[in-house]
Amino acid sequence: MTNTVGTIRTGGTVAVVRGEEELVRRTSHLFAAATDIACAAIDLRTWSAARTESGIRAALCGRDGAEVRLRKVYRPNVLLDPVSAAHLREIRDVRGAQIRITPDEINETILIDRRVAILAGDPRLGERSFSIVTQPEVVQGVTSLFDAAWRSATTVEAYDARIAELRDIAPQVLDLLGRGVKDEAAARTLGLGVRTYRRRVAELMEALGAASRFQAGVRARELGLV
Amino acid sequence: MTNTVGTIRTGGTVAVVRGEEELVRRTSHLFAAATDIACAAIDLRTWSAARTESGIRAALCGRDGAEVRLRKVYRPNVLLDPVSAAHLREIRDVRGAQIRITPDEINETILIDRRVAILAGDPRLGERSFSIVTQPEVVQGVTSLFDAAWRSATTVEAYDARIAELRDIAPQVLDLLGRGVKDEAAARTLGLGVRTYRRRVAELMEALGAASRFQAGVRARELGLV
DNA sequence: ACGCCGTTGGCAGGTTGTTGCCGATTGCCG
DNA sequence: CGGCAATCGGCAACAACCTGCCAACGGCGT
Repeated sequence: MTNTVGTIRTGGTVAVVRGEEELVRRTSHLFAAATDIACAAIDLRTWSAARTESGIRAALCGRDGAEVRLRKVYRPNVLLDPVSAAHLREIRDVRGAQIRITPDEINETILIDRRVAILAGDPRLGERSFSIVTQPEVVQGVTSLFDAAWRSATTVEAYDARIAELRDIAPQVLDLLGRGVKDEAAARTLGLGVRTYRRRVAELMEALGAASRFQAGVRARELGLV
Repeated sequence: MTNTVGTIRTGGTVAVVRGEEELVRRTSHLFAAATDIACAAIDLRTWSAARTESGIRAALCGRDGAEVRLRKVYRPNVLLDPVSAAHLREIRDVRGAQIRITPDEINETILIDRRVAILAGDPRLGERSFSIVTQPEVVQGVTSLFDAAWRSATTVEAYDARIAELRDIAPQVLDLLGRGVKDEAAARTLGLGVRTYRRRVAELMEALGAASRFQAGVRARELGLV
């Protein structure tokens, strides 16, 4: 079978676990001892569901928040979902996490004290695989990539301000787009110029990290915005 | 409160019920006695879930299938979902239903013996409202509209044949579209000409009943095809 | 009032997507 | 082999979409 937690600690190897539950069992002690956690996620379901319910949250909350450096990078779409946005604010305010937003496609990643990297594998239904890496070279490489992404990302405050009023009309724009209404008609419906309407759509697509309208439709539906 | 079933029978009125469960309670006896049922639905969840599980299925199955004329109109997207397609075949083969496909936007409707019309209201979360109409003029109007839609719709066999090989490459096209890949690159990836690739997209959009790629993205996601 | 700043929306020019047309290719009969 | 039907894919015209530019408009602080 795959390596045990003990092997991970002593050797510099890679262990693959299947399922978040298993991941939590294997790594909760790492989180408990961590002073520097960096995390990249495309949404909140992936990491938070399993972890906050389990021992990790307790481990983190049991200590002084100032001791641990928490950095989190999300995709812009989390700001469109009210629930996600609220959760974001919570972990920022309560646990002192630093949160940034990046438009780049990033794989889901956790770095612990720059010594352990956890990388999420393919999103197979139900059973997702995670690679727990302690090999120094690999962790170093992942860390440098994460740091680069971190630097290029903007703080959530700046990003949030930038799309603040977008959120107001986003539902209407999404509704029109979802009904297949042409830009011309949609702009008239909203009492906007076509240019401004398209600006909205462009901002929306950027917020969704979509390169095409089809992709935007998929992402919007994923978030339940349509 | 709203009218009772008794009122529906004697007077020619409109009763509004909330929730499919309530609808079944009120109308199962109508289905039991029906010899001509016409049904329009955009997907299979809406009518089948509540009814097949309940008394209506029993009522229909308890009688000779030849006695009742079953006509059903669906949107094209049911053919893309394997589960829906299978269910479609079942009600056609087992219950002798005539099934047609229309690309038009149709409201969910049931007509019983051309005397009772059931129209689905807004898809409010969980509690959906249904109007049960027996007023002859209204039922007559709805019937004529349904008949028109029925005539203009194509048989499921013809439609199925038409998009048979589309289903083979649909997943790949959907994947490329969902990743925001440009037509040029997508066509190269599939080893197709750009014209042919776009033809695929057009067929796909028609199958999804989408007027824009955004809408197609939404629909595709709704069906879990991406 | 005046300048400053952000938003707006027209315009223009570019890219991408949509569709009809038609000849080339392929496979399948008679 | 010749014909037939279906598909493919280039071409072209058009519609839709995307974006930089800039003038116009409306607050807002001084």
